[in-house]
Amino acid sequence: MANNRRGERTPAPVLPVARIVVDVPLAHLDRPFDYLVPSELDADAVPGCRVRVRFAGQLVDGFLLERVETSEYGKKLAYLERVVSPEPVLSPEIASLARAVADRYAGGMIDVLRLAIPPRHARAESSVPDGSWEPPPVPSFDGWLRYHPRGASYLEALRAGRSAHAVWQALPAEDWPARLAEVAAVVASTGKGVVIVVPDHRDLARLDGACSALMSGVVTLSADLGPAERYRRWLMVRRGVARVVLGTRGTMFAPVVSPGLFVVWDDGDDLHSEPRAPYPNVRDVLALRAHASGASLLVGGFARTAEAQLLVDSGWAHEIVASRETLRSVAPRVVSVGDSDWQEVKDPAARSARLPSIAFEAARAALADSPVLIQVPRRGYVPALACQQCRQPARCRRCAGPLAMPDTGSPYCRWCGVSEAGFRCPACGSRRLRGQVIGARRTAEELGRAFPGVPVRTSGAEEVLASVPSKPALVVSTPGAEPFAVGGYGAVLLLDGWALLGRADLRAGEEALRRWMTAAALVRPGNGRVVVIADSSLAPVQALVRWDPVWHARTELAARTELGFPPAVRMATVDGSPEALNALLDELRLPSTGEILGPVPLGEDEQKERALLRVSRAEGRALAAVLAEAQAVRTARKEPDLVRIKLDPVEVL
DNA sequence: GCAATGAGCGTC
DNA sequence: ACGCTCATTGCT
Repeated sequence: MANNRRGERTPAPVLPVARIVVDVPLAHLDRPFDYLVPSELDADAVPGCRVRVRFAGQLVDGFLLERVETSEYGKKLAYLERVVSPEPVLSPEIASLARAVADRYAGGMIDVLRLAIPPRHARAESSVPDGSWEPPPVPSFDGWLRYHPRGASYLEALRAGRSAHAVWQALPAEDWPARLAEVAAVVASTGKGVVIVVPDHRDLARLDGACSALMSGVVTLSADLGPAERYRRWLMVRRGVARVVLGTRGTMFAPVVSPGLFVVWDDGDDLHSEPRAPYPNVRDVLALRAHASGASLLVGGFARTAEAQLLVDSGWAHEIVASRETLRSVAPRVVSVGDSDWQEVKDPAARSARLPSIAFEAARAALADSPVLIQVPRRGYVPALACQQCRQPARCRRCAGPLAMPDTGSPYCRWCGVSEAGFRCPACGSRRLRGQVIGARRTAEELGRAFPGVPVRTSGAEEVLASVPSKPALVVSTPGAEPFAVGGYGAVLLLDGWALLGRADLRAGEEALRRWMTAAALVRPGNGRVVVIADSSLAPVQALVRWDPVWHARTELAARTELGFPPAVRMATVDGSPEALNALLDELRLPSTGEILGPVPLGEDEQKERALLRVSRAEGRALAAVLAEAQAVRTARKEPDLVRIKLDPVEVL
């Protein structure tokens, strides 16, 4: 019996109450609301479906979390207005993941669901085949034998269906897409699903090629597909037609059926940080998913982040690295050229290219039969202050934040705002500071003049090349845009040392090494050469020369622990108008280890300020909880100027 | 003393 | 953006 003759609705006979998460962006409404399921919607109102409900008078979208027998609400419930589609887009796994991610980042569940579930495209729902999926055969994974002993044993564990967490540093010139395809196929052969997230489209294309060669049921997801195709592929994943899902950032939420393995490649790339609220990060979300679902996790890259090091140190993940012997047999010859070595440039051609002799000679030799990669700085890095004498970054005495130089007056701390008139370098005692000068960008034209007759290609912001052929050419690229070269580059010149290392960012050293290693890994195996223009006394330079990302990650994590930086502590930034910020900070009941730094003016915009909050790792959840609570109080009061909260922000100035 | 009106608030 | 509560107003 549906409606009676006056059009009144009657509740469904069983499980008449639907718990709905409504699509309103207000923090104090971040919880389920109970509605009655009218009997005519009984069949369609399944857990995970999209619905429309009347909420405070207006019709809003929502997701049906579950059907239950009774409500705790105590007052009269409204009816569901409509079931948009009976497609159960929100799986139980993603529903609880969205809750966990929201709690972790002091955001709302609906914000996470907006990132996790693509907009509906009605036609796609009927066009996706309901086909079944056949697990592939177990592939050969001999490529992992080089990572003795943990590589093969990790793959063996996965093949046996056991769950295992690992941090993997790929050898230089490693065919990492092939290695990831093998891991994926091993897990898929056990009947489980796989999610692999890479930073950008070029990585995705290479990985797709490698995976599709080994098995069927592979699908790629990326934001640029267009709404219909995007939803169609996503539904293939949700319905279990595709079980190996590859993609960029948003794929971290892919609702793969029966997940067995989550992989993030090059986890230090800032493309892995979602720029929309609540600003989740791929590595952290996949770690949450692996933890909650009992699936395996693989964090891979040429370099290693301090966060990945923490996973190893805490015992949560094993490390997969090659022995020094194996490394020696494949590592390129890396030399560094410091500032002081520039005087030696005598060759007029090298002088015109503004290259040190070693770099010039390495390029000239390689150009006989192969392309040469030249990594140059990207424009627009913010210079920070460093010691004039030893070039240690200049840090605030109170909170160890980075110092900056205003147009007039004394240097000041970008974190807590304290002015530092009497700087003295803790390392060498010097009192002099220098702004870290960004080296002039060497243009492709200058290099072309130094090597007449050699074609010059550029890859960067305007046009990113996917690959270059295996013949002599100068390939000038900004970091992250380096084209893949079939057969490898004969030489890789890293000219952006000071720009990368001088960034006003606590991750500058780690980021420089990551970018250098990612570029240097494109070198020809065996006799390829790498030249880095940076002072050999710096830790990232030493780590590159020795090809030792593990040593650097340990050093980096130890330094950050010493200074009280993430990931040794948990931080949050809170941005907003001075009034809003002060109101929020006043009411904030911080956990016991909590500190507030600032607020300081945010950039050029004098209207906004930023405060930095710092707690111990153990109190990270508590920090997120008090911030979410404070935000809820403000939205409940209908405060007009809201504040922006970011946990583990990428850009801690 | 009490209905009529309106602002404020929660939102099932 | 609806409908509820509660305070204020104005009339008997």
